[in-house]
Formats: sequence, C-alpha cells, structure tokens
Amino acid sequence: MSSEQRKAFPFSEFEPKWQGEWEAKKAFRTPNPGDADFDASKPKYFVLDMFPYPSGNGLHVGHPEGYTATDIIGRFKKMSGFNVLHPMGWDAFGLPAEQYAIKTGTHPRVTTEANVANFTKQLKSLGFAYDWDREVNTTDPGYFKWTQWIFLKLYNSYVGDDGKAHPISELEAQGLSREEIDHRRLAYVSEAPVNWCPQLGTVLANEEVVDGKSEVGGFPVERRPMRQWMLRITAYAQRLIDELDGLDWPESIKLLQRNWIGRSEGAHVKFEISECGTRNAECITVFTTRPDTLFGATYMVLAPEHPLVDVIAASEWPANTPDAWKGDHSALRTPHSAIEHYRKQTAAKSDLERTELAKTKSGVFTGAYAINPVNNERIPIWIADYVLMGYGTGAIMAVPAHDERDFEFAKKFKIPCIPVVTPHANWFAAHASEFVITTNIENSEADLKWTVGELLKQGAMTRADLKQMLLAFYTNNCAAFKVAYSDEGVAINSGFLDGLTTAKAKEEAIKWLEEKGLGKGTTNFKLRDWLFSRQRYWGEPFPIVWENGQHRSIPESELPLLPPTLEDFKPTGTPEPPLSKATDWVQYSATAKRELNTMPQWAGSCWYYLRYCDARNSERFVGVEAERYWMTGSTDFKSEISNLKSPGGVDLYVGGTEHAVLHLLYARFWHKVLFDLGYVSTPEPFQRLVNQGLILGEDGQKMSKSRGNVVNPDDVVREYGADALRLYEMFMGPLEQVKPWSMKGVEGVYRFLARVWRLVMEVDDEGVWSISKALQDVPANKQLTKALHETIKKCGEDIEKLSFNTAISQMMVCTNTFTGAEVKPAGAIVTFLKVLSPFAPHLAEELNAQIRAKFPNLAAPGFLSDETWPKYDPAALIEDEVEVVFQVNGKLRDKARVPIQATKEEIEKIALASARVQEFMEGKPAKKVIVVPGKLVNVVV
RNA sequence: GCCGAUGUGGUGAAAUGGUAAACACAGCGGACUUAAAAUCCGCUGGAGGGCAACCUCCUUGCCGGUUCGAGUCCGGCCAUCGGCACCA
Repeated sequence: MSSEQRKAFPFSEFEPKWQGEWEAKKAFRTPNPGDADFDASKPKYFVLDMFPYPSGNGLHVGHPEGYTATDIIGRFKKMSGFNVLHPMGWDAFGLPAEQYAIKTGTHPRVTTEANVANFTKQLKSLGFAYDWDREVNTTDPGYFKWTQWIFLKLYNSYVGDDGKAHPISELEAQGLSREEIDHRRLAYVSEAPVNWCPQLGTVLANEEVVDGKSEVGGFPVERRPMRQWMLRITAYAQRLIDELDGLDWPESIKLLQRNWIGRSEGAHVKFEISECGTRNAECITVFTTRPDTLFGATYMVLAPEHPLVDVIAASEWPANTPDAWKGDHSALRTPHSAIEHYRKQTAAKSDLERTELAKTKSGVFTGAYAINPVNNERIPIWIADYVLMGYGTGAIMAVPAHDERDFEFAKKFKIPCIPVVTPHANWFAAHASEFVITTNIENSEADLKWTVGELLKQGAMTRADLKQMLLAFYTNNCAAFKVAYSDEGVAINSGFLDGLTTAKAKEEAIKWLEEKGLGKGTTNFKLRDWLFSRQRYWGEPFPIVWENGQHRSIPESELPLLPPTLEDFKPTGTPEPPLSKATDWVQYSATAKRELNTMPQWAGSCWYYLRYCDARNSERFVGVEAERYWMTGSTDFKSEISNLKSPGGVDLYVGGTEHAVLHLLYARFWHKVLFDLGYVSTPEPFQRLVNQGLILGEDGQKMSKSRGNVVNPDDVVREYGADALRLYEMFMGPLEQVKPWSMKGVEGVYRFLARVWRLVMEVDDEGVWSISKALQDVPANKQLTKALHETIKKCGEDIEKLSFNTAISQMMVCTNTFTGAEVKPAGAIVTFLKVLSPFAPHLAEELNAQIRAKFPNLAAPGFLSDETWPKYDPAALIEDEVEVVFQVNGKLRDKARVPIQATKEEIEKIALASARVQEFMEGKPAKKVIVVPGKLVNVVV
C-alpha cells in the first residue's frame, strides 16, 4: 500500500497548489504609502519574526513555532481590516559559513546562497503569508550598504548634555580638537583589554562570553589588550532602562535587561594616600553604594590592574607588616615584588578559574595607607582580584562588618572589623543566639552570663540598657560572627551619622562629602561599552581608513564597501584579521589603509525591521513615508510626530529568549541613536514582545543531534502536511511555555483536519474524493448556529491573546458538533473555514474552492485570506434555558435548567425547593443565600 | 547566593473567585469489516457503597489565612527549570 493512499485527505496535492497560487497572484504583497493600491484608511499592523540565521542544517521545528504564531496573527489582522506588514529575511553573516569556507575553500557567499535557497523552500512549504518582495539579506550589498551607513552615523555622532545623540559637526563648530572629538564619538577606538578567543581567532563582546568561554563553540576566552572599535552604548544606559517602562514586553525580559544594565546608586569618595605617615597629594577614588558605612571602612582594595597601584606601592614593608599580608613566600622581599607576583598569578587564571575560585579570597598589601576622610584613620591599601577594574573606579573602600566579601577577606588577613549599622533582631537570633555575653550589669559580685538569644527574649531591641549591651558585644566581637550584616539599619559608631537610618545616613554622608569636596553622589552601571569589531572575513567591513595613525570615514558615495575576494579564509593565528591578506584591497590610497576588522553579526540584525518597511529603497536606508507609516501608523508625512500612541513601532515581535540581552538591547540602542538624529519616528523599535517557549524532544530533553531526538519539519510536512504541522505546534500548549514534542499529538490534529475535510468531502470505493451529498444549501439549525458563533467569538478573542491552543480546541468542538449533524449547511461551513483559514490556510482554501464549484454564491469568490473575518451574532449565543448549580455550604448538591430570564428571587425559590438541597440543609434555616444569575445558588446554613 | 518562571489525571493541557480536568493523546469496550487499517459511537482522576440507575467522601506541590465559595487572592515553605553571579 502506498503512503499516498493512506492519507486521510490529499494535502500533498492541494498544499503545493495553494502555495503556488499565493505566490503567482502575490496574495500577500503589502502596498506601501505611495503605491497605487495603498489604502490609507486602514490601520497598520507590523508583525515581526526574529529572522533566522540560514544554517546548513535547515529549518528546525522551533522556527515554525513562532512563525506560525505570527502568521495566524498576520492573517487574522488582514481579515480584520488592517494593512499587515509580515516580512521575512536572513541574518546571513556569521561564523559557520566562514568556518565551512576555511575547511573546504567554498566562498561563504556560495554556502549562504545555498542555505538561503533551502530555507526559502522550507518556509514556503509551510504556507506562511510573507510578503516575499520585502525579503532582506544582511549579506546583500544593497542591505549592508546601509548597515555601514548607520555605522558612519554612530561614528559621526556624540551624546550631548541633553543625553541625546547629535552630529559630531556640532563639536567641530565649537572648535574642539581632533583628539577631544574622537573621545566623544559613539563609535570609537579603544585599547582596552578585550575577550580574545584564540580558537575562533577573534575578540568577542561581553554578552558573547559565557562562563569564561565563547558562547559559540564553547572555547576558552582570555583577556588581552587590543585596539578595537567600541560603541558607546553606556551613554544610553539610563534611557535603555527608563524606556522599558512603556513597552509591552514580558516583565522577566525587562528585568533581565535592567539587571544586565545594572544601575546602582551610590557615591564616589576620595581617599588621600598616606605613605608611611607622610601625606601625599595622590588620591584614590572609590565607588560605593553604601556611603553610610564610611566609618566602618578599615582597609581599601584596588584592582590588580589599577594604574595607581604602581604609584602608591611602598618601596619596603612598613614595620610590623604581618607575613600573611605579603603574599606568597617567593614574593616577600618588597611590596613591589609581591604586587608583581600577585599580578602574574591573577593573569594566569582564566576568567573561568577566577569565577570558580571566587570563594577563597586572595590579595597582597601594597605597603601604602590611605586616610579615611570621615575619621582620619590610616587604613591599609591592598590589591585583590575580587575587585574588578571594569566596574566603578576599580577601587573600593572595604567595610568588613557589612559586606560579605570584605568580611571574608578581613577575617583571612586579620583586618579589624567595625560594625556601623545595627542589625535587626531576627539577624542576631539567626546568627548569634548561642553567643555568650559576660557582664556585670547590676554591680553584683559575680559576672552574669547571658546568651544573645536570652537577651533578645528579654527585649534587647527595645530596652535601652540591654540594647547597649548587645551592640557593645557586637562591636567588640564582630569578627567572630559567621556572616556580615549587609542589610539596612540604624547607624552606630559613626560620629555624625549615628542614629540615622541607612537611607538617611546615605544622604547625609553624601551631603557631607560634597560640602568638603571629598566626593559626590553618583550612579554606576554594570553595562560596558559594546565591543564592535571582529577578526573575521564574513562580516561587514568598516567604512573606515587609517592614515598617519588616525582614522577617518570613507565618503558615503563609496558605500557599499564590499569585502575583498579571498582565496584563503584561514585566521592568521594572530589578532591580525584575515582581511589583512587582501593586500590590494587594504591599500586605500598611497598613504591610507583600510580598517581590517569587520562588524559582528549583531550589526545586520540591529535594524532589519526598518529595512522591511521599504526593502528596495536604493536612496535611503528606509523611505521617510514608509518608516513613518509602518512604525507609527500615521499617514501625515509632513509634520513632526507630536503624540505617539506608543514608544515602539513594531506591533508584535515574536522570538526566543536567547536574545534578551544581546539583539534586543543592541537594536534598542541603535534605534535610539537613529531617533535622536531624526532618522526614525519612534524612540523604541518593538512595542510588544512575546517569547515562544523552547520545543523539547519527545524524551523531554533539549533537541540535539547527539541525543538523536531532533524532529525535522520536512518529515512532518511529508507525512502529515503543512497545516498539521502548523496546527500541532499551536495546539501543543501556551506559546510561551517550554513543551515536549509528540508525534501522537501531530496525528491528533491531523485527524481533526481530516474530520473538517470530511464535513465537505466524501470518498467513493475507488478512493476518489468528491463533494459530499450531505453538504447542502440550507440554513444552519439553532444548535449549529450557536456552535459556529461561539467559535467565531472565542477564536477571535483567543488569537488576540495569542492563546492558540484554546482557539483550536474550540474549532474541534465546533467540528465535532457539525460532524454529528446529518445535513451540513454549506454557508455555515464556509464561515467556519474563514475562522480556520489563519491556522490551516491550505485546507481552508481548498475546501472553499470545492464548495464554490457546487455552490458559487455560498463560497468566497477568491482567496479566503482576502475575506473579512466573520462577525458573531450575540443573539445566536443565547439559549432559552441555562443550567444553574445549587450548592449547600459551597458543596455541589443539585442542578436545574432555569429560564434565562428568571429573576434572582425565582432562582432562589427553585433552589430551596430542590429535594437534594433540602436534604443537605438538614432542616436548618438558610442563614444566607447567594445567587449568581445564570450560574449558581449557594445556600449557607 | 541573588533574581525570575513553573508546579492540576497515565500524557500535552483547560478553567473573568462560582460545576476542577474542556480539547487532544494514550488506554478500554462497541459498531462497520472475512480480517486489519481507517472511520463512527461510548467509557476512562482516586477511594468506598449499591444488582442497578446512582450515591458518599477525597483530589490542583506542602502548611496556614481571607471568602458564602480558592487551582485562581494573601502569607510561609518545598521542588523543578531558566537567568545572573566577587558588580563594591
């Protein structure tokens, strides 16, 4: 028996047929403002998928999950009267094509084109309603011309005092020097230490390094100083946090971004250096979030790489320096040698080891002392690798009593610990209950011994004398505790701050510092500037040349700048990028050489959604009118946008969570720069974001080749058809949820589609399908009408909520009801097919066409996708009677059918008359009767 | 360690504070068939009682609270998954 005969309906015939029709008739071409068929009276809806990297493995079942969701939304919105923009494209620069080129010598462009062709074929076989005329490809020179152009905008902009990007020409007009201007560009060159991955032969952004290994490939990454292009994303840190507020994104993703940007408020405090007792003008500035604990600062730590370390290090150990402070034995001789040794040890540790060894603290004393500005105490200055050069000022004041890390460090090196915040009772109870306090409280002969626990029971936190005892004990024995107290409380041992709550003490401390010129309140961010260059071949070359050690942009007229033709794609093995091999290309002019780095893969994906608005524009990265319309919905192209409905332009963006702090942050940054410079109309790119959940293998594990649990969508399409694949992926469960694949589940929805098919079609003994005789031009009876209108209502509502699984189950209920009817009313079935069409477009179109052949006036004349979404009739949903549930004391005891118009009193009467209700009332009078009309009666006795 | 999400039948799941388990999968039984597949119809959370129609009790990770009524709201705990992690 051939598999062809086993098919429950001939999807393999009609699916390709409809795909061909849609393509031939450009059924999903979306006109732009200015096109003859553009209808300005309709609202717009921009629904976007995260465009794929066209890998050699082809489509994965995870791709169609999000793509089907957006396809249903897009088709539904189109039927609901929207101009829908639903495009697709290729994020095609990237490492795999380049590595394949290194192995085989095949040019990455060849590989990429083949993969794109394969992806296109696969996506088209799923019947997605994309406007293929708007297809974009980041490796297309017509596309990356504008990626390079946007880079030049970044290069030629700076962030002004108003926090917004401005053209660099403003600084030139102010007469700033070349060096000062270069210092302010949004794209700038830096010599800072970067993440170098020897195996990949490239540097990576912080976001691309996971646990000290490359995100791609999992190779070790080391820190080394290199000259690199950076993008000043930190200048937008505050806005990137603030402007999340107006977006309809999952709170968890917003939080991920907020945490990644990592804003914290505190103060910069200057500490003077006092070497061997003689004051010196040199200062160290630290960042702290707890200026209220200044009185508890008993030492200082600089990051090992901190530039002041060499300046302050003493030439010999101060008298009485404990041996433990001097580092390993081999380095005992002088502070300088100890520092040098410690730095070597630190550098030898990879990032990974540094994280793993985070538990044991290490460090060496510099031999130098600083002066605590609040009390003029001399405190030792250390270097330790638990202080990072990249955060704050690379220097801290250490308050062991109130910081876990400082506490651990101080205990190890026996540095004093002075509490300056009062812990709360629970903390003492949890960490010190057993401690014994010896005291002679009432002048008695013998010392009294109390445990802290007993003291607390006596009311140590409320009785002044006991509290004083407890705090004195804490002050003297702080180092004996197991943990530091890092919460808030009331200041003690803190001079002018005593008695203040932490919040108040912070304010006062900052005020005091500012008055004395010793510091000021500041905000700090964890976010680092974005390392933007890569030592790769297959990426956008920078439109930059170097001459006399200075960089400058090439003219816009020279864009796109194509990569050179290379035979040999191998990395050079050194940080010298592969483009250096193209010696002719490199030589820009007699005296100028091209920049050899390329842009990271993120560059192309930072703005592709904008290109979709006007993908074939050769004059501009996106046309003014197209951008204005698709991003804001406005057709007023002349005036300034005054009151935007929402900050983001794309109405719905669906994709995985893996881009939470990468693409989604980078794209927001670029968009804001373009917005500041007046090139786009909205401050944010994506108004609503939805994350689809990962699809696991049938075994509940993540799909992977090594586990052998990968499901290939092509196989599913061959066996069950595209509609079944689409429907199954939507029926599996809520879109956002992680869920395992089930082939049995695919069969389930396949059977449902076959049932729909048989509502219209019947098969004869030869296996030939023809239109069913049960299908007739008759009005639907009351029951069928109700089922149909309930389905119209629920599906419409559920699609808006992206609750596709429940919409499908409603269509199943409706189909089951229709299957049970002897005569199938053709008109009602056509309406049902309209509802089904966004989900299973091929089947719906085919059945509509079949019905049209017999009942031309009942079926849609053209594509169902050009039809209007049906309206439900509320009257059809109402029944004459409803079932009302009777409860006694909240327990279900009886039910009855009651006329829909019955009053509360009437329903109550019926309920109390029920024999079952009376039985459970046990003759007691009703204390209270709750009547919810149309639902239930609850009798309380 | 910190932050977030989730916890309901054998399975995927559903349920504006109002009949827990819709819809589907798997399983069982029946019809059709020489037979099988396909299709159609029915049953299917647990314990107990009844010849039976049916009845009673229990059940949404655990403990408590609010409420006439809690899977849903509040407080505490446990488990699983995901993210961050020496960020001063």
